[in-house]
Amino acid sequence: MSSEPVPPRRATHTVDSLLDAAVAVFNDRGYDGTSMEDLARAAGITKSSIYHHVKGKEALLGMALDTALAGLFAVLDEPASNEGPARDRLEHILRRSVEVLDAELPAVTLLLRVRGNTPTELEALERRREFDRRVTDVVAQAIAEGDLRTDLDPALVTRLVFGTVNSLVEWYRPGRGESASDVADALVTLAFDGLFR
Amino acid sequence: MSSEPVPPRRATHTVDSLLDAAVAVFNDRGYDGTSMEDLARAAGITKSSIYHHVKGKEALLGMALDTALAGLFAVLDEPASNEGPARDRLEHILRRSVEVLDAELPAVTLLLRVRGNTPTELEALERRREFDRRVTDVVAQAIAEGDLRTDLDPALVTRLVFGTVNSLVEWYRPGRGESASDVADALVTLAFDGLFR
DNA sequence: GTCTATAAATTGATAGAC
DNA sequence: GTCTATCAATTTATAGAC
Repeated sequence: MSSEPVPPRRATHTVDSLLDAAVAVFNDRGYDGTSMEDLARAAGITKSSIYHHVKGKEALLGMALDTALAGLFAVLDEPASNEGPARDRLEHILRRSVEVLDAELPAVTLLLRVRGNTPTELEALERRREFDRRVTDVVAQAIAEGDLRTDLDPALVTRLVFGTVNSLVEWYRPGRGESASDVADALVTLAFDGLFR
Repeated sequence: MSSEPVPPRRATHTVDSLLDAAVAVFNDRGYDGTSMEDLARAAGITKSSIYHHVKGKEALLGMALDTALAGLFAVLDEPASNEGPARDRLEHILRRSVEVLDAELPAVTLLLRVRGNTPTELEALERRREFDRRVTDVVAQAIAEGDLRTDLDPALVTRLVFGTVNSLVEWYRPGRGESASDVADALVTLAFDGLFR
């Protein structure tokens, strides 16, 4: 048997496990409201240990934003986002966006709260705008194909509908209350059919 | 004629004018991302001059959050929010909420981004929840009165619809693009009738 | 009502031992 | 991979002159 006493265990981390811990704190306190000391405490290690894994706080933010953006852009590259009636493509993009939000909630939440104070944030904001443009194109096509009401502006519709999707991060929690597909159903029903019965 | 040379003008402030400048910076850089030095620069005075007007940064935040919350709760106290069919009351609350958002955009934006790091923020979050509860009651009544589809949960509907309203702060700018009433029309149409024609 | 000067605490980051 | 020790810069806040 081992005669060594168990050393006073400190947490040990990989870049990924550290990132998970960091993103959770970022979302709890806000990115700017989080100090390296906050991150160290949450990770169970010291500040200097964090620098062994990453360059600094902004690098952690950048990795999380990349995860979120990659998930969202992957949706736009799926066949169902590019084939068939634009109305169906829009519904697909909506449902899959909710799924990405569900699967990558911490990263997506962070993405949606970015203010643009640093180069990392500015780049993320630009990629978000690109996502919006591509969705707006689909909405415009759906209107052109005669499947959506014509009295609404495509850009405005996109902003309102994705405003609804994005607002999910304020209250939706995986495994608590409604499932992601319940939420997606309600959202799609509301968007296409409205509240009237 | 005056023989006095024009003195090197520093900006002079009242609490209100300082608050306006501060809220603008808070929204640009985020509350936590804003230092007293940032506020001083934006106001055209020094840090220490700010302390002549207010206790500190958090006091400025508190005043702005009060403005936003007062505007929203005032809507709930209006006669049209309390008389007639719940469906009409809901539409009134929706339209007036957009108007409050338009009239007090900087303060409302700040309110919607609060994270809960300080007592001031926690109190604001609690008052927001109270607002949500009161709106949810109206939605539930509208469903009970048979004016809205019954296959959606009132709390979920409230979250989705007010998620849409709240998302306006991310892009709506008074005097640029659509007017507030254009936006309110589109939002109400979308919420009640959906995208289908 | 604003300023300069300064204090006290916090923050992001690095060096180097184990 | 984590630690202690340390630093330079920033940040909130106060004292007191004009």
